Amino acid sequence: MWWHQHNLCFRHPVEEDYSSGDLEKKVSVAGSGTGRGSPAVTLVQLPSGQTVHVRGVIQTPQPSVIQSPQIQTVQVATIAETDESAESEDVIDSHKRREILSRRPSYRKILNELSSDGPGVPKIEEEKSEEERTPPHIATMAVPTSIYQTSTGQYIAIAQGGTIQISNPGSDGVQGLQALTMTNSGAPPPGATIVQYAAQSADGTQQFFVPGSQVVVQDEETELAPSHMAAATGDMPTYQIRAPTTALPQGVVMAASPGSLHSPQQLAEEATRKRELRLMKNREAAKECRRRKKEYVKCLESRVAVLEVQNKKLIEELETLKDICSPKTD
DNA sequence: CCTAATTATCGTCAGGCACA
DNA sequence: TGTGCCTGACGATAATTAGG
Repeated sequence: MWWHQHNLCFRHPVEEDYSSGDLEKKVSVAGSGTGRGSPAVTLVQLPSGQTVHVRGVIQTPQPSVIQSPQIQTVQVATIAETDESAESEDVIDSHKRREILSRRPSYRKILNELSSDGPGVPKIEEEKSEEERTPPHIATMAVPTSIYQTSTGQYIAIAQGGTIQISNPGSDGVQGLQALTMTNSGAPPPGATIVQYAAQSADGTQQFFVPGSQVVVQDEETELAPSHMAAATGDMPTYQIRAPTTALPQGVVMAASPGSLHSPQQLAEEATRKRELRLMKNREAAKECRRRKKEYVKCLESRVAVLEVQNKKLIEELETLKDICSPKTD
């Protein structure tokens, strides 16, 4: 349940975590007991039977998810529009819309700004969440030193001794495990296990990098197998361990240096490689962006749910004050 | 059960923005 | 100014849902 992860997206009197979907429609205030003078803790009963502790009702203005005045107002309006005003989208010129939307700050920026308001607001980190990093079925593997996930969803575990295990997420547990041993890996220096992965490229190969600046290339077309190839054969995909001339940074493709390119064909190949690299990076960026957007929207939804609770309490308190200030006289 | 409609997900492109 | 990153938009495809 995402509530478990995102209930602290903003600073708010709600201090108990709750796990219920569609809260904005289901939250109700079942308890009362608003205290005057001291911030009393009020129990808010959720339809699921869970309770939420709301401390006080009248408080200092809450730091809103919508912070900087204009830009983010547009943002919420955009989100709210998506369901109900599809017609208006047809009316709006796409270029104008693009201009408006392009001025929106990034989700990470918005949430990180929020995080500066209080310690309860988590920042959106670059790294993946815990559950993404450690898939359940990997736990059955033989104590790997490092586990990585490729952009295609495969899990790669570098075990002690240089054994690389590859797990397909679609398969059950060890069934999807593929193991290969680096013949020339040697013992990596402690703490230096770095794997860089790459998406499947257009030529059907999948690459990732292992310690020692070596490159493991998955080849689905069973292309040439060098002498240092260390992969399995048969139905399983083959892997090659190649030694690039230089330690590549985040670059993925072992491209020849521009100076060594001569023929137009080589230039075209280089351009193709660059394009593939760019597409791969953008693919990953888009995934990450969508993940952040989901997180951001969930924070907004939880904000709505909490504000609804707060609004109900304020209405209740207003009614109470009305009764006190204007008692009925018979 | 089948089919159409709706929703979700993904890859790609384009444009803005920050930074060296 | 070039480069890389971020993100909205768009189209394609898969998955899910509703209706007959």
